[in-house]
Amino acid sequence: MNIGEAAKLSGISAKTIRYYESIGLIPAAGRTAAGYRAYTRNEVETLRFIHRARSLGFSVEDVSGLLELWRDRSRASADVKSIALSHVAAIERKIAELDSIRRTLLDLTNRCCGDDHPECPILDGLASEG
Amino acid sequence: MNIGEAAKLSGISAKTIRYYESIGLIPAAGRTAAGYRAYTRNEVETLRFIHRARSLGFSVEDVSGLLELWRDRSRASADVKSIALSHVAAIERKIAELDSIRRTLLDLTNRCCGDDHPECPILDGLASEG
DNA sequence: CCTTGACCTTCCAGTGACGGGAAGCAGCAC
DNA sequence: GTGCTGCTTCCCGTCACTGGAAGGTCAAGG
Repeated sequence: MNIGEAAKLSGISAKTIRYYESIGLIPAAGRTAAGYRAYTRNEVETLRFIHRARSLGFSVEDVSGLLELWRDRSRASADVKSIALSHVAAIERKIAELDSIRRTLLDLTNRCCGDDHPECPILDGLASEG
Repeated sequence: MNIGEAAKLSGISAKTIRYYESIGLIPAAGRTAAGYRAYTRNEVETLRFIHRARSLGFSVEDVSGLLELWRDRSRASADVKSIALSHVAAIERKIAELDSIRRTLLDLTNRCCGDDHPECPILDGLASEG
């Protein structure tokens, strides 16, 4: 099938599929006589795998490692779990950071009455704290 | 003072200060006879304001708006509060998204025993779900 | 056969918010 | 004068794409 259909079925845009090929995340697709890229069902499955991994926040480099493990029939599941758990840890750090920012901002906004007067504890806080 | 000291006092690197000047976030600094940028205490205060706003996750464009409000003695605090609250909402959306990803990953990792065998529910999940 | 429109190709440039590093002055201690 | 540090401009690289230009291909309709 053409790249457009592969894109539709995998959830990855045609542009991005070409990009993944260009950086070597996926091998170069076969071509028709006219030079169009041709995709098999197997290749679309790989693209779907990539799409799911990316939507779970794995970097393209992580995905590259996961793809290798996926294709390696003799991989140890511990290797996969280790990648996944360290990703979970990174996500948890990010959540904690965002939550801390959120609490600081809510503290500032709660102190700001938000009317048409110029006094604003939010700006004052940005100007003097930290 | 020179850009190096302004950087130290504000917490923004000299590189980034020049960048902020180049994109117009801050006005061009004065220059010494030799062409060195010269900063006043006031300008360093502005840089500190920017540093705090950026570390609370406001985009440079947001900061530009906040700076305008900060300098505008007749601003309404409601305008500031509105920017801050919409930023809080964006943060909360991001946290929810990360938490959903985190739960999905933990579900997958909990099902993976993580030993030296190849069976891996994480890879299977990436291959077939979603 | 010709046109239209959708689809495909490559290549170049831009995004946000900087950081690295080169090449070349400025300023100060010794 | 000789180091050393700090300043200047300039351009490239990051990450993961996205947009657009210029042009070739394919199937349907007239």
